[in-house]
Amino acid sequence: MKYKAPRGTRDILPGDAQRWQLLEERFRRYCRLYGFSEIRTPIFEHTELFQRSVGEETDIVSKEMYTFTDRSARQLTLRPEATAATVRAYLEHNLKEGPQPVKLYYQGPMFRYDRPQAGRYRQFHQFGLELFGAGAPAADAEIIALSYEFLQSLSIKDLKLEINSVGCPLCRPAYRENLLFYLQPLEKEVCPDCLHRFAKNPLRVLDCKNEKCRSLAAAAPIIEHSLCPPCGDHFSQLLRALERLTIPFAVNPRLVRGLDYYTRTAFEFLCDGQGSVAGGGRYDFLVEHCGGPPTPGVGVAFGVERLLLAAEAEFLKFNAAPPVFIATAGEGLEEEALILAAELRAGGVAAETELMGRNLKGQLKYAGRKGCRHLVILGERELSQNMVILRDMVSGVQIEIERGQLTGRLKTS
RNA sequence: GUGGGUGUAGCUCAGUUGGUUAGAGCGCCAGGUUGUGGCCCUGGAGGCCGUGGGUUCGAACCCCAUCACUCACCCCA
Repeated sequence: MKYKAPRGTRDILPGDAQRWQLLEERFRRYCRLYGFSEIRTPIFEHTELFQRSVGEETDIVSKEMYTFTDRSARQLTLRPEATAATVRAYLEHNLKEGPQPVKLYYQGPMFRYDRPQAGRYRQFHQFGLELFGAGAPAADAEIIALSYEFLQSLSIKDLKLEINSVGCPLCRPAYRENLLFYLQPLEKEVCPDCLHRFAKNPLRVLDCKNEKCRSLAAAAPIIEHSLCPPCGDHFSQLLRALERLTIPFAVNPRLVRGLDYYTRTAFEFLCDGQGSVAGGGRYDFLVEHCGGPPTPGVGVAFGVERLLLAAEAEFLKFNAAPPVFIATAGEGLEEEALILAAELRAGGVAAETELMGRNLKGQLKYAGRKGCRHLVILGERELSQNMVILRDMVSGVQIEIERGQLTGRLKTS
């Protein structure tokens, strides 16, 4: 075989595509239920947009972007995530002039030059929500509630919600100092990765997987205790709202999200084996940072491939009704079959005809393999009396029926 | 980017201490007579054994490289 899909990409074949469609429909249903509207933004944007919004220092920007120069020397990048683009569109089209808050959802492919792994691809897909203009904890709660209900509906086993507050530009620096003060003396004891984190992002030391680091981190100061009063209030109000909505959660003081723009709320949905299937948080300075007016925001993104892995059982049952197969018994009836198929389709009944020139037996076999529930046989004998045979492929029972009544009959069965 | 595992027909896998024509099951196609599927029987197509080098009289089996998949890490959805 000569060509293969590029590393980290894959084809979604017909059998899987059905599951994707079902998942997408499910997501849209919940978005509608909460009053979110879809937005579709381009797959590539100016590189600078991601550098500014996601953050130069993040792994995504520093080593995972698919960046290219177009024929007019523009620096462009295949989107690694969609929040930046949504913010750009929000500003470009003045959505802030519409009714507030602005509640958007999106769905589509994202690109990151990562090493492929289970549920991780270079072209992967996300569903996401963004809510602009509302700074209240209720907005965070709504995003989390929608996410929770959507995920619940997929019967993902062992779904867990972890939540934390990462503070704001007022209180985070102080916490960072505290943390560094605690960590500095341990310089020689942590793993090499963590040593780098000291300089880059000390908060990351907290969720290192290394056993030694974990035990050291266990005694580290906790951010919740360092939050400024507004951040503290926001966090406790959100937790109270979740409790009243009976959404189970666990505060994880070590939860840190990788993108620079997060403020206050950070959360993640995890499940058995898959790890994180969705993550999100608040980004109260992102819009401003991108050149807009001060505008609070909160959002979430779901990893579609991971959802499909986690929800497998639920979607195995899905099976679209196959068309009615129109078989011919006798020579020169192909045209008649085409006409009958057209009649059925005009009446809203899915139908297909024989295209391989097989005999009746072969046609029956094909229809059976394809799972067709009904099969129509056009035979010379019956046709002369304007009749056709309708066969139930499950029971094997067949009847003769007047051709004109066929569409009506198939529509009701 | 780092480390480990794997790579034989469409799919799941066999393949003995390197030895000459590489196998099975499932799937696919065609038959088992004249207008009828799903079971059964028979036959057929389909592999330069991931790719490129090397060792050897000889390699699917050994060595090296490369690509891909996979698991863990980094990070993230």
